[in-house]
Amino acid sequence: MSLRYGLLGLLAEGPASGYDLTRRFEEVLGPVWPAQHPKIYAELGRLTADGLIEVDSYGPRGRKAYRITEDGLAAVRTWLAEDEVDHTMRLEPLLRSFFFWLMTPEQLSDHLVREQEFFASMARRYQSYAERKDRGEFGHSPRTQSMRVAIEAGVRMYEALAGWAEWARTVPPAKP
Amino acid sequence: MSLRYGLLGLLAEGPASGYDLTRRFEEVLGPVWPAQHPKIYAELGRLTADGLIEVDSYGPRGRKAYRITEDGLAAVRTWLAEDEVDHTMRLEPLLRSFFFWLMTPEQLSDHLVREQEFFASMARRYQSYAERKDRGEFGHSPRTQSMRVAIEAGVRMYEALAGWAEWARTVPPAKP
DNA sequence: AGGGGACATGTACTTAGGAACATGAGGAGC
DNA sequence: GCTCCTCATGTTCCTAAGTACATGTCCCCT
Repeated sequence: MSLRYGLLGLLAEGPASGYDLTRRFEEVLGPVWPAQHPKIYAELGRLTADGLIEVDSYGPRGRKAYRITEDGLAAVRTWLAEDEVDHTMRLEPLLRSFFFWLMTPEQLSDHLVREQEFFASMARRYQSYAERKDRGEFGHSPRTQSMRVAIEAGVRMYEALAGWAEWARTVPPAKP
Repeated sequence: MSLRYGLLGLLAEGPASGYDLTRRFEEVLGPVWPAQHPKIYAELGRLTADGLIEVDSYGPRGRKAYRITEDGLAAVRTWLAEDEVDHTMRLEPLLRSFFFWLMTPEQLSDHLVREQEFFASMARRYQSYAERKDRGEFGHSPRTQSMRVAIEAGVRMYEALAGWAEWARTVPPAKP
């Protein structure tokens, strides 16, 4: 259901094609909600059938841009304001951490170094996005303001994970 | 695939039934990897067919406890050491944050207060687990040592999210 | 003795997600 | 004129996840 509202939310910014939405999903929403083009095209079909979006224009190469309808806008707003938030976070790195005791100290150490580097680099990436926004590169619309809030979450989450990986390296392996 | 290794990892601690594993998944691994009993029983069947686990004992009420085999143990270890980590985090609260600009200031404020409370309460829950572990309540086996590391991740993640929600409340709504 | 709750396993069905396959138009550079 | 890349949409198929249905046992409390 989240994909549906993700698409509606993006279309609330303005008309876009399935191709545009696919790219926006992989660039922007990818880390928190991956979606491949087959799912997106299928969902666009269902959204059209439900009257939440409609075709806005046809372009070259069979391009079809969609526009959100009044009903569609109302649907996202209801979702945001009334639907219960699903708080489950599906995070493989944390699932793995429950089983660290099955790794040799060397394997674990290597793993944690790599993880720390990955999380730190992600944190830096989001940090630089945040700085560009704060310098005004993306303008000051409400939409980009929300993007700034989302980016801040990315910075904080990845910094927390990087810090965790670093801390985990200092935990001595237990001797049973 | 993660469910498979999650089950193997839990069975590496000792024999357990499908029912035991279902409860452990919802109590311990639930927040990072939800799994319902139908998936678990089905996967246990597949793991048995693949020779990675075997029936350890039969108990009352049709209870069947499984034991991990040498092959199974080798399979988890290979996964941990060699399989690439999937870093995608599917997190609805962050997906929603991209669309905060579609909410009224009142709705957003309410939402962020509730989210902050939720994340803070989760952080406290994991914090108290951590303290119990540090007091020695769960012993000092390598297994519980890993649990301690996983719990620390929970504390840090939820604290980061609570801090984020609090910070987000201070971001003034943009006037376009 | 009876009832309720936790224990225990499974099937059936639906939806979500992801990989592979299939096709073709338009534009830039050689 | 040809080639290659990006744009662009879609189908097919398989696996993962989740909901609902179905069934029965053991134990504790009243």
